[in-house]
Amino acid sequence: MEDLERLCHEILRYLKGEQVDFSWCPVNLSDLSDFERDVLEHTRRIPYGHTMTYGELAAQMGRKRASRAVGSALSKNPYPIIIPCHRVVSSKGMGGFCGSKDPENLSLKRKLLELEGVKI
DNA sequence: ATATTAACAATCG
DNA sequence: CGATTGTTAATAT
Repeated sequence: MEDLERLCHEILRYLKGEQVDFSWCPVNLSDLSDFERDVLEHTRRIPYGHTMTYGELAAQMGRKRASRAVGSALSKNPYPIIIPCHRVVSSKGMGGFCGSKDPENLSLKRKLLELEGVKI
């Protein structure tokens, strides 16, 4: 419960454009499959302001061709922003965010990346 | 309980 | 564009 307060303040700092790191934040990934957990673990390690491709992340996990599976795993991310799934993009375009590639979600993803100073 | 299929936030040629 | 990929959830056997 102490963590929750800290988290709220960190989110505000993040929204102000400060370079915040959320890796300290405890999460519960027990509902997910092993693969999905693995994907999210790797996603957590992507540093602020950096970006990675679905394929690159797959490769980094030793599953070179599982880019698509990485996408579906990310779509189940229970902690958007805390686990920075917005830093994983498509090799061509934008990919998706928060479970879909709905334009609303994509524009939010774009805003977050822009916040972090990523060139689009 | 296992086998098959469809659906995906993708990628490559 | 089409073929193909890994994983999961739904459906069928």
